[in-house]
Amino acid sequence: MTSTASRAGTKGVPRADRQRQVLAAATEEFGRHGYDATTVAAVAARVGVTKPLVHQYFGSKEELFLACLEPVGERLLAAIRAAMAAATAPTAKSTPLRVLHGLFTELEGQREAWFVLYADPLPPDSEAARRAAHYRGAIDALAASGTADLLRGAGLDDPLDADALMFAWRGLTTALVRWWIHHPDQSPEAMTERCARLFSVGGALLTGVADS
Amino acid sequence: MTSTASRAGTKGVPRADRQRQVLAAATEEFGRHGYDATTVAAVAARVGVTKPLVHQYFGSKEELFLACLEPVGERLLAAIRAAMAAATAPTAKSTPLRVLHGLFTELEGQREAWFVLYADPLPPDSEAARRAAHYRGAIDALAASGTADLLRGAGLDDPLDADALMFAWRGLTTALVRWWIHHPDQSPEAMTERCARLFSVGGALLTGVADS
DNA sequence: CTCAGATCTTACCCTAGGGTAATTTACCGC
DNA sequence: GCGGTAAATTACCCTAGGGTAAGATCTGAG
Repeated sequence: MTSTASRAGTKGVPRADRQRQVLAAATEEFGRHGYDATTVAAVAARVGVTKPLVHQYFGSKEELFLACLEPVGERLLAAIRAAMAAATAPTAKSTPLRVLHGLFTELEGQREAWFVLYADPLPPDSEAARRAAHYRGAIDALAASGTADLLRGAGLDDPLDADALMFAWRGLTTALVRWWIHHPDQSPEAMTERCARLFSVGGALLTGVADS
Repeated sequence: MTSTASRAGTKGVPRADRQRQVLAAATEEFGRHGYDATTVAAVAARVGVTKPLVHQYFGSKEELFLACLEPVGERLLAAIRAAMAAATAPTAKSTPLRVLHGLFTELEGQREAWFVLYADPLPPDSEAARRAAHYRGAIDALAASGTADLLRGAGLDDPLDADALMFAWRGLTTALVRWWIHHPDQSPEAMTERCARLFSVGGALLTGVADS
């Protein structure tokens, strides 16, 4: 920005700091554009640095992606677990809303991070693909436990129904996060409230007229 | 397949036929892997042909994509319009379910086509990006008219709510199509019935416990 | 002041993939 | 049989982008 093309040599930024900067930039780029469309040079440019430095600090593009994925996966997984574990607590909110609130809170400051988990297509048979599948699977498993309970309670026991409902829930969540990214001014709390409003209306829509 | 590497020269397949084959293959590839990750050579190989032929018949990769996008966009748009126009008819199904049924029916035989519309990221400032945005916008407008009505009926008039609900509906639809692709044996009718089941359960979930 | 080590860049290599030119083969009407 | 045309291929060019090697600049300790 300030200097168009700085000469070689150190800029006084310690390695750990630079790594944090690069990681943040890469997470945003991967989340926004996906794996393929993200270039290492673009990530580097974002923090005012050039490509080789990124490689020196993180290795290959895939390793850089993994370095982004790992913390994001852990944090989101933990947030969802916490929200679901609080099920019996004397909370006013339903489990789905608690989960969403947990996600919004955890994602605030780096909303694109959600899409790092779903940054398709990843190089096939790669460690990146395996780790991403791992985190997606773990999150899906949590969601599936919720949907399965729900369906059983309603007298449905088709496992395909449970699986489809899980897909639907994930799609809904993803869509809400995407909308949120388009509206940066919205706080996590405002989002949660909006979701509560929409749920009650949308639920009525779906329930009311679904029969036969 | 039969001949590992056929010599040059015609194979007796007329241009129009080959074009249909290539178009079908390309639609599937673009839908499955997205624009970037789809290679012209892979599309060509799928119909037992080589890259230059595809370029001769369709021009650039972007033009090939457009040739896929255009009919898909028109067909899906028409299907949704038809489903929404039938609103006042003496049908048992609700509008959302009718729309889904229309989509499933239209997509049967080429389910990945839905994702051609959302094959991000497209080359920026390209005709492809403009046309895709056009169809997405048209579909969103239809959805938005539905959600806006719905919210007004419920006493909510925040335009942001309507927009978010539209996002949610699109995400839901996309997720259901994705699940369907994972389960090729499911007929469009079976899908519609499944959605009806899930809607009544899911709706109850969302409505019941959303308050404050 | 000088040397050592950390930071950062320039210059380069290599492959994948979009795109084109020229050529080869098959078919069809005469 | 014999052009002429349509259908395909082989062989090539070119760029974008991942990745590396080597050198340049700064900073801090002694």
